[in-house]
Order: sequence, then C-alpha cells, then structure tokens
Amino acid sequence: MAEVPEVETIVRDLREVLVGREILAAEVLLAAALRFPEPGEFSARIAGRVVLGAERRAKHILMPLSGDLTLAIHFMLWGTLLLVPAGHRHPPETLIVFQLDGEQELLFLDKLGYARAALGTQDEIVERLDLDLLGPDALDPSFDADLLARQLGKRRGALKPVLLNQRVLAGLGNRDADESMWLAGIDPHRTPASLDRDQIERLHDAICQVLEEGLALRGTQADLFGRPGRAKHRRNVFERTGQPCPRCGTPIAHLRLGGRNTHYCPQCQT
DNA sequence: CGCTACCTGGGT
DNA sequence: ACCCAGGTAGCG
Repeated sequence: MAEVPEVETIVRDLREVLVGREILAAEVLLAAALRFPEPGEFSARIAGRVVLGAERRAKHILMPLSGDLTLAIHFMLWGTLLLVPAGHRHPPETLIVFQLDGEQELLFLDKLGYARAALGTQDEIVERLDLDLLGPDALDPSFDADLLARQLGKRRGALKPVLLNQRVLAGLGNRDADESMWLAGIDPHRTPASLDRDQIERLHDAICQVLEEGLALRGTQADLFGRPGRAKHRRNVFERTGQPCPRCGTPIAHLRLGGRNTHYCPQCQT
C-alpha cells in the first residue's frame, strides 16, 4: 500500500498543515513501533517540539523538529498517518498518538504492526537508518536516463529486484516496478547490462510517468485527512494475473522474482 | 543473491 | 482454516 506516490502524498499534506505546529505529547501504544529510543525517552524528548518541515527520502518520512531533533517514520507495507480531532477513540491499529496544538491528533497507524518510527538528531537518523546509502530519487528533477544507466550499470541479476533496491534507485515499490517495466515493454528477467540505450530511456520515461501519475492522483490510499486517493484502479499488470494485457490482449503472467510477486505480459515485454 | 522474520486483517 | 500482503533488515 505504501509506495512512493502514497508516501509523497502524505508528506505534502504534512508540509501543508503541520509545519509550525507543536507536538504537545506522544503516546506510544506499541513499543515495537519504535526503532529508537525507548518509549519513555521518545515521549519525553518529543514533547514540546515544533515541526519545522516534512520531507521524503526513498520511502522514509523525515520531520525535522525544533531542538535539533528529527522524527523519522517508515510505513513499511501498510502504515499510514492520519490527522484527526482530539478526544476520539483511536482505531485498534494505532501505534503512536501525537497530540498537537489546536485540538488535533496525528495518528501513526498500521494494521500489520511493521511500520516504524525513530527519533534522534539529524546525524543519528542518517547514520542509523543508513540514509546516505540510498540511491538517487526517481522523483527528483535530476533523475534522467544517464543517471539510470549509471545506477543500473553496477548491478547484476534480474532487472526487477535491482529496481526495487533503494540503494540503486530510490522510489520504486513492487507495484510501480511492475507497472514501469510493462510501460517500457521490458521483461523483468532481463539483466540491466543487456538493456540498450533505447530501452534505458524507455524505462526512465516509464518510471517517471508511473510515479508522477500516481502522485497526481494522490496515490491509492487515504491521505493525511482520510480522503481516498484516485489511483487505485490505474493498473495495467499489477495483480491482474490472467486478465488481458491492455496492449496486446495476452493473459498477464504471474511469478515470483526476488521473492516478490511479479506481474508482466509475456508477449509484449521483451 | 535467496531466504526468513516481522505478525494482523482481509480475501478466498 | 488458511493464505497472503505494495517493505526492509539480517542471515548464510
């Protein structure tokens, strides 16, 4: 559920409504939802901080706070953030409740419980989450076909797992990787080294198109305010196993590649 | 690289 | 009753 269009949608919402707001208190309902520090220290250190911004690094959300602290959040598979009026009962999947000024609460939710938050100085966050090992971001304006060629050049094995590796390119999740390779007409088994210049360019264009369209439709899930995204049904191959390829009518194939569900057209992706 | 663990809700 | 999940870390 949480790929880059979904994460970026939430980040933009956070930037719009949370900057300048104070976190009055935080209540950790699931201790495992914290990478660090321990719940007591987390709550003690975050209380009274003002949110200075919100940005995305790969699928991490980073919120710099007053007092040289940064709150980092990762949704993993099913996590999200929801802004609600204070004083209501929290849904059972609530991991952390942030009480904000203005009688509002920011809920960190995850029905699966894999999502994680961390709090530390900016250096600590970068160091402990290995943020400087991340590859270039696919939504950054500087991402072009040359950069994609350079990043892919270092890697061996099948294209799909390489595209999912955030240290190669930050920005693709399982759905968007499958959709990008379909749009580019490239078989997910191909090795990066076997792609010619034209295919690299098509892949670059496809990645940009998939991410930008998903973002323009505000993703597939609820935004910070609980409003649903409109990208839910824009799928050509992902989870369409056996249904006709929109381009050539061949049934979409499904297999596992790099341990992940993979969907593609065996006819027109070569 | 491939595999496993994480661990709950919703789909089949 | 089962099986699976759009992500990542950690292991061999």
